[in-house]
Amino acid sequence: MTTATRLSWTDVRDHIRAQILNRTYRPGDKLPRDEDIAKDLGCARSTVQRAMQDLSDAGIVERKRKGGTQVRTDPVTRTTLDIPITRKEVEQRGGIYGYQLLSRAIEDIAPWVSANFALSQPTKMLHVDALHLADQRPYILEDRWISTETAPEILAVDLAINSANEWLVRNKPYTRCDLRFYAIEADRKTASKLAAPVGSALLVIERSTWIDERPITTVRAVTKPGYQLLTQN
Amino acid sequence: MTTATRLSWTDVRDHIRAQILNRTYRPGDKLPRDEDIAKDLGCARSTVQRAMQDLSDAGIVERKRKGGTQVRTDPVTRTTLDIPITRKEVEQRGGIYGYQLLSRAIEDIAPWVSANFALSQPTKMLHVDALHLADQRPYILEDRWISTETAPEILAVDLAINSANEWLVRNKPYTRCDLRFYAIEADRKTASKLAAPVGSALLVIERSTWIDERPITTVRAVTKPGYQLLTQN
DNA sequence: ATCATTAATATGTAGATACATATTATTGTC
DNA sequence: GACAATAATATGTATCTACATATTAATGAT
Repeated sequence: MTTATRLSWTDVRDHIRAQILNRTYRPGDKLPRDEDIAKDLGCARSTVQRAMQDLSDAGIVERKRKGGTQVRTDPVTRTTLDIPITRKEVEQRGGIYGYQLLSRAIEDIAPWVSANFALSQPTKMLHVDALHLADQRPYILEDRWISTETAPEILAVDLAINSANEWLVRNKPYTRCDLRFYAIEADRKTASKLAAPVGSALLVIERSTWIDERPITTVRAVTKPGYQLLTQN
Repeated sequence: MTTATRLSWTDVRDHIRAQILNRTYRPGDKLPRDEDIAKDLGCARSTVQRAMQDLSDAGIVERKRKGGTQVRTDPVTRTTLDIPITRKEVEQRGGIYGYQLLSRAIEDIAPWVSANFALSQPTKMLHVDALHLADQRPYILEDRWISTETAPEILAVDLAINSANEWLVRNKPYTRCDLRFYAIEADRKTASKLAAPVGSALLVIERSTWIDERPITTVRAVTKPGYQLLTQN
């Protein structure tokens, strides 16, 4: 009657999750201590700990020292989102990637940039406007600002050939990244750059990165009409 | 000269990440084996393993048995997204939450529903149209379909009082969740329900959940104009 | 009763050891 | 040389032990 192999932490996790699914434990309920669960299932406490850690990361349970483990009362939908380099994204969909530099200048930062970086002082940054193409057609329009203080090397890069997107992601790993999604109506300028009708609804992905509290770059990526962002799973 | 406390796995992770940041190890480079790193830093292999696991989860390195650990050549922007219950979201912003059931009927599923669930057969599901309000004003319009096979209990719930959103999240934990984000132009019907101008750009959050390959619900949440979705961090 | 101090307790973390597993490298056979 | 069998190896997992840490509960002084 004993199981052939011993329990893995994923088995334990699935077992506990199943108990939550089948309402043995309901939102708000307190789970037994790790040690008791371990004894029940016949495994080590560290195995239960590993399982619980995963459930906690997934937002299914909440753990507190001394307080024990509790099924979350207000479960959230928690997912992982991967945003690849645009070139990779296009290629993965079987398209031919293209890139076009539209403008490049050192300018006083726009209000949305200082808002994203929480900067109070007016500052100059490298402002890059570029277009990513899929199969010769506009795919993503990026309005990017790069801190020349944090990433001075970018000034030596020929952005007509290498996209800032790619260079930064390869050469400037970040320690913090904020994302923001929303929809805009294409104004005349944006519409013409993206070859989209004026007024069409466009998904915007705004991303800001820091390295230890020092801003690296912030980008407003305006996607072509019909663009969808998916989680994988 | 020795450190007062011993190294924690987060220290190890930060140390290795710092080496990647300062280009000691570049994208594509192979890192030493866990054991050597452990010896170097003066900690146990399990500590290095824990750190590496985290870096691997974060998409910074790639690990392969026998193959060793490698800095990812094509780093992705990977973040965690939390989507709370709408009521919680409104309340957290200091607003007063309201809810309105617009319609409720058992109907043949719409094409986008069968697409989301990858169903080939025409099926009937519970179709619920509802409006979430913040401070008396339209906030999110949800067009939801619920499988009465997987969640028959929903038929007994008075959806005029309790939102399906809330009931499901509390009573039907899922094992799989797919998300999809895109922008739409408000058509006349949508615009009037959301009290938004016709043609305004709206962010749509589409979410489908399963319990072990059996569809639970899919929802098209159309947000009010100006809505933004953020990652926390 | 109030508040600070102390003890108890459940989770968190580190270390050591042993074995599992996947993948690469090597060896051997034809 | 081609291909299968085998060995070597780096990560993955499980267990036990010991101690750290945060938080609650109990205790004691005022």
